Amino acid sequence: MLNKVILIGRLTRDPELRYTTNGIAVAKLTLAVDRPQFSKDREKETDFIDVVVWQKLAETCANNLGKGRLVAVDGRLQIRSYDDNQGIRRKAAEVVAENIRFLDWPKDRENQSGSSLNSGFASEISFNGDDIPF
Amino acid sequence: MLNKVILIGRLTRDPELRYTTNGIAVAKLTLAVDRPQFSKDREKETDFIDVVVWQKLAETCANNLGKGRLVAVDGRLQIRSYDDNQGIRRKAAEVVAENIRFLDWPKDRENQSGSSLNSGFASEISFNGDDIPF
Amino acid sequence: MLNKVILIGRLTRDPELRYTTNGIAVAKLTLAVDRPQFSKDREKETDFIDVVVWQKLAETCANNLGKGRLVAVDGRLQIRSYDDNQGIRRKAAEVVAENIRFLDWPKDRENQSGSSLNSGFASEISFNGDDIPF
Amino acid sequence: MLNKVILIGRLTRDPELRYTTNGIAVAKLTLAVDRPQFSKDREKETDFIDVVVWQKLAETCANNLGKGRLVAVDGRLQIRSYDDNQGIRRKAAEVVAENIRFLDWPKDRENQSGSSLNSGFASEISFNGDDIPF
DNA sequence: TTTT
DNA sequence: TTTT
Repeated sequence: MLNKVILIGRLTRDPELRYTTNGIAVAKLTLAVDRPQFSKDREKETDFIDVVVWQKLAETCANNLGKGRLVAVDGRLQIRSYDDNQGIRRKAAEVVAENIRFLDWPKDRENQSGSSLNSGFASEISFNGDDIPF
Repeated sequence: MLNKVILIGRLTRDPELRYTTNGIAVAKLTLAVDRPQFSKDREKETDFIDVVVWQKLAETCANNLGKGRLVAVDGRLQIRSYDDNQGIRRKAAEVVAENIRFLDWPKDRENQSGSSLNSGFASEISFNGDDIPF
Repeated sequence: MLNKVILIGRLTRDPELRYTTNGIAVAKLTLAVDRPQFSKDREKETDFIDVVVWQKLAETCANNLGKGRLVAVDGRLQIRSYDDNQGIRRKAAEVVAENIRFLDWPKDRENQSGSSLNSGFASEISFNGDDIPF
Repeated sequence: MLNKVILIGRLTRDPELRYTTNGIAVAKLTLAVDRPQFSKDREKETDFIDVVVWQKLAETCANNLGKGRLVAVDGRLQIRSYDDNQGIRRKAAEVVAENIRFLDWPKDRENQSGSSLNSGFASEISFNGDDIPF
């Protein structure tokens, strides 16, 4: 009825882009999201969260993101059941992204100039091609 | 770094309450969360999402919730890896609840009186025993 | 860059439906959202939050919601500056709704039958007329 | 009953730190949050959102944040009514922060070394001093 | 100005 | 399997 997920984390690897048989782009990301650390002597814990991105946003991610990049994802949590290649029933949890924001900038670009960093920082990408006047 | 989940759905079964060896209460719920249905002829799809609740909130859920009840959960998405009893490596996804709100009221109570329904509706339960003045 | 608001509360009055000069429907709601009460002897505090709804969702709200109804709103926080009719500069904060879910059912319908309550409860309304296959 | 706000934006000025008569620290920030831009020829729109931070988190913000810094805020939307110094009744909307995450790092530190940037990036600050084992 |  |  309501299912909202908002994450900030870093990609553990480059996005993996594929196309469905209908030609729809779909990308898979994995985000490393550190848990809040309540005491410094406890070891750091991290959730590795799979994210699925569709259509134009998938291609934008594949073209612009890479391992280590910091992003904000907003989407919904989806639970799928499937049989793996050994016939074992498994459940997969993934966040279906509606929007992704880029929160840092790749290292080599950063070195080019200060101003490009500012202009591109935290750029906005919308999943819906809405054209709504507000 | 940021990990927020907000769900509204119905319990698929009564909460399951246990205690850790340290005596900490922990309850497990499963929520049925219907996906938005974009066309009426497509069949309804539902995500069944595991929710973990700790401490006093776990006991309040066990004492007050049952199968079919509508709740709002806010928490964070946690991914655990473990080996099942056949030694197969599995990943479990669960939402660790920080707050749970009760959005309806059990059937038998509903029949008792209108006022009891009103007073209990959408009651608020806080995980943190904060005492902060704002 | 990211601006998400999720509210559950009750309408303080019937929705107010208007149309822009371009014929676009826009409805205004006010939600009473009780703050968590950390001690019972402190008096209850409530935020009265203005919500703006556009297009088809506006009309659905106007046709189906009324004073006292419990809803979940997800949207974004918008701050507008304007001069009131005495020329005093004011700031208005309102949540622009992207989705609204109905969490209870009007009193008179509730009395009609138990099953209609169940089928209609927590119904889903989507702002975007997306037709996306996942 | 539920009131969640999540924002990513930049400080429009340095945090303003004060203390209540009881000695409780409170900081005020204003965040510039750009709205999604659906077409490039439409001019950029920005919401300027007031954020209130309490206690230890207020002091950490005052000590570590400044104008232009990028942060993620999670909290709740609070509406206050008050009379201004000319006796005009006004409403103030502000987000009461529960957590703030720093998503970039001040310019001068950035120039010092690459590693200091990495270690401090997207650091985590928790409002609640919880010590909960999960 | 306010809901339950 | 993992990011900084």
